Amino acid sequence: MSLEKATKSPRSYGDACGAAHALDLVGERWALLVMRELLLGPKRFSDLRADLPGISANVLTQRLEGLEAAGVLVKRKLPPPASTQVYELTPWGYESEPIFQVLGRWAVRSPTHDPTMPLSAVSLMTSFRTMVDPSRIEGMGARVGFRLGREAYLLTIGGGAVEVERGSVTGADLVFTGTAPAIAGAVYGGVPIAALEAQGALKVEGDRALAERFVNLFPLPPKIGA
Amino acid sequence: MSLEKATKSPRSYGDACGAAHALDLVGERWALLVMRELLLGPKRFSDLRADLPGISANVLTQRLEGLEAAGVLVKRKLPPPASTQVYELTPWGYESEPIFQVLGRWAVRSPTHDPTMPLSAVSLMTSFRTMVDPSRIEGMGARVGFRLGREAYLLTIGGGAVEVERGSVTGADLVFTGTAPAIAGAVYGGVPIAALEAQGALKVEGDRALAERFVNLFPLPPKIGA
DNA sequence: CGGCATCCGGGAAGATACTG
DNA sequence: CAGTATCTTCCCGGATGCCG
Repeated sequence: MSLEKATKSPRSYGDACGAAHALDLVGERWALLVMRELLLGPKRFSDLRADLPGISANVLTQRLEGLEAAGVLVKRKLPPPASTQVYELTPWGYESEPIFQVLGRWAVRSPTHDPTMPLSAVSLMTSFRTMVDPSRIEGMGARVGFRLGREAYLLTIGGGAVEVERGSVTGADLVFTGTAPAIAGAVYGGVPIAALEAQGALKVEGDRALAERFVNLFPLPPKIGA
Repeated sequence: MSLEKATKSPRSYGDACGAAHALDLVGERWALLVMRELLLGPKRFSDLRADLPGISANVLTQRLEGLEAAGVLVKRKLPPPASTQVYELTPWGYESEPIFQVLGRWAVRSPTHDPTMPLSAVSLMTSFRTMVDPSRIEGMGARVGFRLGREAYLLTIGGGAVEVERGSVTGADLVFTGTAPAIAGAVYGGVPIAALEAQGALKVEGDRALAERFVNLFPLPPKIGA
C-alpha cells in the first residue's frame, strides 16, 4: 500500500557531477549487482535471488522498483505460454556495461581481492569480454560453449573481439560443463583443467587443445605493489 | 574499546566478481565522492567537508578510515611550517579515475540529471577531461586558467588532449574567475558568457575569443529518448 | 581550527515467515 | 513462483563535546 514514495529524493547527493548522479540512481546497496545479472538478458525474480547470494527478497523488490523508476530496467511479461514475469534492462541500462568493466579492472588489483569466492554465471561470462587480451586472440576464430547450471552460453572469438550470447551451446567447437567458480579457477586461478576434471568439477567436450589455449587468453592485471 | 575489527567482513558481497569487490571497497555512501575530491591532489579534512555538501564529520572520518584500510588513500602530514594533515590518493587510488568517467558519461544521459545543481571545483575540472570532444581540439593549443574560490587550476589543451593541474593560473592565455556552477552553466548549460558576466557570476580575463571557443569544446551526450 | 569520540533518531538492510 | 509482512540489526546523519 505504499503509493507515494519518491516525492523528493530524500537522500540525493544534490550534486550536478555526473558521477554523483549515477550514485543517486544506482548507488544503493545491491543495485549495481542486480543490473550486472541482467547484462546478458532478462531474468525472473527467483533467478535474480538465486544468482545474488545474500540478497533478501525484500531488498530485491525495492531495488527493482527503484531501477525501474530510474529507467534502467523494465518489468515485462513474457508472451504465453510462458506468461512469466521478467526484468529486462532498457537500452540505456545495457549501456552501463562499461561501468562494470572499469570497476572490475580497477578492483581486481586490490590486495584483498579473492578470486576463489562464489561467482555467478553472468559475472564469469562478462568477465571474458572485459579481461580478454586482444593481442592473444588476433586472427583467432573459435566458438566456446558453457553449461553453467541451468544456463548455457556461447562465446564467440573472432575479428579480434569476444562476443557472448545466452541460450545454447549449439555450434561450439568446445564445451565446458561445470560451475562458474570452477571455470574461473582454470582461467584466472591457474588451476589445471586436468585437476578440475579429476575432482569432477569440470567437464570438457570437444577441442581439448582449444581448451588449454582458451584458459590463457584472459590475463589478470598485476596486483598493486607487485 | 573497540578492539575487534575485521573478524569477518560484516557486509561483504562475498562475490569473486571484480565489480562486486569494487563495491566492497568503495561502495559505501560518500566513499566515491571522497575519492573524486582527491583526484586532483591532496586535501585536508575541512576542505573535503566543505567540498562535499551534506557529508557529516562523522561519516567523513569513517570513510577516510575505510579508504585508507583499503589502500585507496593515505593520511599524510605536510612538512613544516604547514604541518597540517592531508589525505592523498595512492597511485592505485589515482587509477580509479576511469570509474568516474564512465559513471558520469552514463548518468548524464539520465532524464533526471539536473546540471544546474551545485558542483565542486574538482568535479568541474575533471569533467573537462571526461567530456572533451577530441575532434574539436585537434591541432589546438591553449592554456586556460580557473580561479574557483580558494583554488586555482590550469587547464592545458595540446596534442589532442586536455591536462589539468591544480595550483595557479600562471601562464594562462585566458582566466575564468567565478563559481564552478557558473562556469558549468556556460560550458554545459549553454548560458552565454556575457549573461554570466552581466550578473557578476563570472569574470573573463585574457583571450575572449578563446573563451567563446572553449565553452563549445565539451558537448553533452544526448539524453535518452532524445 | 582540525580531527575524532559519543549519543541519539530515523531509516535502510538482513533474516524469517507468510500469502496469492 | 513472486512477492509481502514483520522484526531486528546496523548504518547514516546530526548534534554535542573532547583534545590537540
